[in-house]
Amino acid sequence: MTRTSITPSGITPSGITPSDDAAPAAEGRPFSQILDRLRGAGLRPTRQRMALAKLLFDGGDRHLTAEMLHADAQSANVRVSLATVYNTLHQFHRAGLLREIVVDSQRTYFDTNMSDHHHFYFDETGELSDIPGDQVEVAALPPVPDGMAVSRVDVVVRVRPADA
Amino acid sequence: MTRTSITPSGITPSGITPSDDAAPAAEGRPFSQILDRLRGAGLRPTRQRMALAKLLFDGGDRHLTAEMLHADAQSANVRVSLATVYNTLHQFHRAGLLREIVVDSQRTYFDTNMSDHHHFYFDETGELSDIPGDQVEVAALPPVPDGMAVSRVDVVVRVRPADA
DNA sequence: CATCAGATTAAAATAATTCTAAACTTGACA
DNA sequence: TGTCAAGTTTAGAATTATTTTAATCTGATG
Ligand SMILES: [Mn+2]
Ligand SMILES: [Mn+2]
Ligand SMILES: [Zn+2]
Ligand SMILES: [Zn+2]
Repeated sequence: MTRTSITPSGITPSGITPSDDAAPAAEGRPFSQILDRLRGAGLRPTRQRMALAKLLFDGGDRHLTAEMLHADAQSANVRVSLATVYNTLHQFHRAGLLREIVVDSQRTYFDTNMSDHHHFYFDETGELSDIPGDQVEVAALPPVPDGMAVSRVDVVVRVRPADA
Repeated sequence: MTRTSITPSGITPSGITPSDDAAPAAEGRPFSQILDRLRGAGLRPTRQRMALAKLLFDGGDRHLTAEMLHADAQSANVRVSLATVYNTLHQFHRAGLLREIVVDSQRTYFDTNMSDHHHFYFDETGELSDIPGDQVEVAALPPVPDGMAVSRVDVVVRVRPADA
């Protein structure tokens, strides 16, 4: 067994953080940031991508499914088809703006928090909460199979209501 | 942050191990073991449950989906409907004979290895391989949210073909 | 402004899984 | 050993999340 301490989540985004500037995330933010993010990712800033990016990145760290984001959009009077929401989430993911989290074999969650971190998963409610990367230590790992490279180490702490 | 070292996989089976006796797993095994396992789990030993249990537990540790087990059954000339395979897998799971692993949000894997352990996941092929529990150390964990109890800690090491 | 590659979308298709309801089995027990 | 209720199996329909299709738009560029 090798004592290599492997960092969770191999690929890190290009140093971009959701709200990188002074003021705390407010409502009517300038579009320029989001615009730059999309451009930086090589994605055309279309009406729906801009709106979805705003919903995704303007309000701190979020864990959500396509359906959730779609509902969010409707509430915000943003007209986007569910297909576009799926497309956009996958594009953002490929572009390194979102993480995909596997905790439930029935739905796919996306995470706007791109920093190294892990998760608590509340089985009952289907909610996720972050565990900062420095609060978990995957100390030892066996040698990775030959010819393979670790793309990521995911730690999921499944919790449920404590009972008697 | 609490320094509680939490053991992965909370609930452990009743000390039963797949091949608990001397001889290495062979083909034409006595049914008695399987029969006892089902009885012990409070499940009626029906023809299909016996056959599926044999396929599942007679050949060492396995990670499989319902479709895979169904295919296995067909190959072995065991006639079982896919619905029964699903039912059986869930029943075995509830009875503590199988583990459910979440690594792919599109299919559900079941694991015949009930010991404390973690997994390598080969994204390309969808294959899983075990990492013995004592070869991973989840050293530190933040305090579990109030009123919650850890039901399990899953570590998934995602690997892919090493490239240039 | 014309052009067109790329984007959006309604609707159909797919895939994994669950449900339904009818037709069997199993395990008592007389 | 025959009977029967409870538990099981199954074909097929239904459900759900997601992807695909193909037609229609729209953003960028000259
Ligand atoms: Mn995906
Ligand atoms: Mn299940
Ligand atoms: Zn997260
Ligand atoms: Zn395993």
